[in-house]
Amino acid sequence: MTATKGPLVEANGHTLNAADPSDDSRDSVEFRPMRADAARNHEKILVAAEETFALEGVLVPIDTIAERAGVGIGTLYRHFPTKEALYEAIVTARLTRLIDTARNFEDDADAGQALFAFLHEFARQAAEKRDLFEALNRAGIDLKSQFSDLLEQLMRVVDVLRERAVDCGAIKDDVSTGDILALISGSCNAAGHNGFDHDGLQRLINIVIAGIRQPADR
Amino acid sequence: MTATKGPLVEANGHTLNAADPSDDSRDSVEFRPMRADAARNHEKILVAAEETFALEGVLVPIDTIAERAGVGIGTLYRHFPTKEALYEAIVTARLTRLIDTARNFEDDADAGQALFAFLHEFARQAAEKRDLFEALNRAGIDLKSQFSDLLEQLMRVVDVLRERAVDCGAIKDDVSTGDILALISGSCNAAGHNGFDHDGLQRLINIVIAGIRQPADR
DNA sequence: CTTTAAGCGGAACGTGAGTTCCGTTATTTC
DNA sequence: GAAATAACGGAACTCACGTTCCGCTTAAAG
Repeated sequence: MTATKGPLVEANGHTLNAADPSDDSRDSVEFRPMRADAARNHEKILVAAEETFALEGVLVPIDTIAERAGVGIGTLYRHFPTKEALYEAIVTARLTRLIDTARNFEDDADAGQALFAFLHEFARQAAEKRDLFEALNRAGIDLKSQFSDLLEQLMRVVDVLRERAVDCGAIKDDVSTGDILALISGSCNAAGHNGFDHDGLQRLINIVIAGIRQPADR
Repeated sequence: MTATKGPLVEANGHTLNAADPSDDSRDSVEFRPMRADAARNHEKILVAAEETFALEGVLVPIDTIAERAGVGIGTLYRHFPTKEALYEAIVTARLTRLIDTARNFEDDADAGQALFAFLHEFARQAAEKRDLFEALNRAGIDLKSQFSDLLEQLMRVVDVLRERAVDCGAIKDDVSTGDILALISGSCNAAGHNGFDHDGLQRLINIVIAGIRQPADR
């Protein structure tokens, strides 16, 4: 469930192999299967990082993750060259999942309900992995550049949901996708830092939805 | 305008004076007027901290503030024993101002408009001092304990605005003050980190307001 | 079983930020 | 003006965290 990456990992993930540049005419790059313990550790690190980042946020010391994974710091760095690389792996998986979620709503008959259901699901995912999405909006690392591709994809697919909802008269036409995403992620963050439980967050989302809804009559 | 604290500051702000405990029968504590240069520097530090925190956020190195104030680090620490103390001084002033703002809306004839106007003003103040209010919701220092008094005051006065708005039928009765504050501060944060300008933020606030409004007919 | 090297662990290093210390400077007092 | 001392400035210390290095361990190949 939590394994977002395939369980089988190839070697040379990032290791600067001391391959001499003379005989590289073989077949571009040569892949050797990872050693058993290495593959095991790779997975343990990913799992630990996912849990730890979700619970503690980006600011958590890397040692905490290594400890949780039951490996040494050196081992962690053998698998991920920097803390940021590990963080990126986790957040990329999360963003990808979120985008997939949005795509699954694209074909719903009721475009309004599709958008609203997605927003609730967005909040649910963000609340679960709270500190990661909290980090997604701010904190230290500049996400704009690091995840620009995925964020753009997210924007685009949510924009589809929004447009369809506008077309069927479910929501106002003067609300941008950026507005919606800002409000939802802002709600998640605020909820996370103010001790809101799951129901509390969904209540905030409902208020936002009420705010973008097309008034009944008109 | 930016001087929130009074310009005249007494000595012994925090300095651990080596007063012998034998002759303290005088008049509790003795205050000596601050030396002229000290008072000047105290003010310069406050001004610099206010500007720097507003612009860069809590995470800014303390040296930056000292530099901006044109004083040495040692001088800064003579006036404020820790970075947190300085930060607290600034945020306390900001929170106090915000609470005052809310109080000024308590007697408005139109309770609905009073609440909405306050929310816009809240957002305006938060956006101006962006990183401080961003910090107010998260980041490092635990505000819950540090500013619990002021936050409680804020809650209470906003709750008055809310109740009055409910009573006059302007907003729904199932929205809590915590919900409202979470949504507004969440919007400010999201706006701050997504390049929203002033109008963009006020647009978000309007969506939130629409979300808590009592539907027209009903 | 032996050999080989991939992989492991964690001590040690580098950096950046908060804080302290103390010799120097400037204000106040007499 | 000189003495006394409050205040200044910034070098240096501390501590936390990311990262590197290297001797040891262990999986894999023959």
